[in-house]
Amino acid sequence: MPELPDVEGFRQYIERTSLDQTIEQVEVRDTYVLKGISPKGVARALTGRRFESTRRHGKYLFLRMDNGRHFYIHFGMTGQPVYFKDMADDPRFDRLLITFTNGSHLAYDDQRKLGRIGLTDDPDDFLSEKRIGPDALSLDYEGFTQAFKGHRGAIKPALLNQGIVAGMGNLYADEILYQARIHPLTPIEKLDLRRLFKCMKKVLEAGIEHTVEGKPFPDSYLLSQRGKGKDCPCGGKVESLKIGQRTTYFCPRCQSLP
DNA sequence: AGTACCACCTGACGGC
DNA sequence: TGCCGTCAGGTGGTAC
Repeated sequence: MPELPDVEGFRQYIERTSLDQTIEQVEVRDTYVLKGISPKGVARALTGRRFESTRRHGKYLFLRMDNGRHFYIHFGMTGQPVYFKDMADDPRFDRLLITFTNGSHLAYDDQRKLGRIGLTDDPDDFLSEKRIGPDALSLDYEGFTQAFKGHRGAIKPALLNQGIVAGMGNLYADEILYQARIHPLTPIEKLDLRRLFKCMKKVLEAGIEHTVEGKPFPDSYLLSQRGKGKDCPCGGKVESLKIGQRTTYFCPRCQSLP
């Protein structure tokens, strides 16, 4: 699930529920999700602290603690935060459980365990070490064109490359290309970056309104028609291709190669 | 730099 | 009902 709009939803959710409460206890239910730190290390780092602010960059979420250090989460394919008061609501795939002094809990729920949790002193250093590119939403057109400089090849895998622009995943990348009427195999140097940029913003913002406010996607979106052989609003049929190991859906009639 | 392939992990689904 | 392959909106490492 988690692409930029989903992670932005998680950020706002944690912001609403979990800031400024003292952490009483941390239980690591599955060590597998920890990155570069032991269960005891996480417990030691978080216990007694409070989360005082949040920051999202691409698909990464950073929670700043009152001592200036940051707890970060990457949600993988199936991760999500779950805030609750009654342990009966503890989610099924709870991998790490934070308990606040007021008795409420924040769990990291992740069925497939492909997500990662860790600590960092400086998110900017962390992101540059990981070679993560600029965040898709805080980018202007200048930065967007700059980010693609020096890159060749098909646009679809480039959109998924977090080192170029951070935040897009398989689903939204397809939607963005569909909205921009760009074929997923279009070479970067041949495409209309302006149109792509506008659609990227439009689709990601619609995604946030969808995840945060539950607003449905417009009928003109492919998202609701995802699946080979489904109808495109243009009357054509949706096709699929494997591009960069990922299934790509598009409408050959709307999205032709230049 | 790009691409192809493999791996990590778990569950759902379709076919036999 | 059970087994098996395939698929899933993520990333990382390898080799070419």
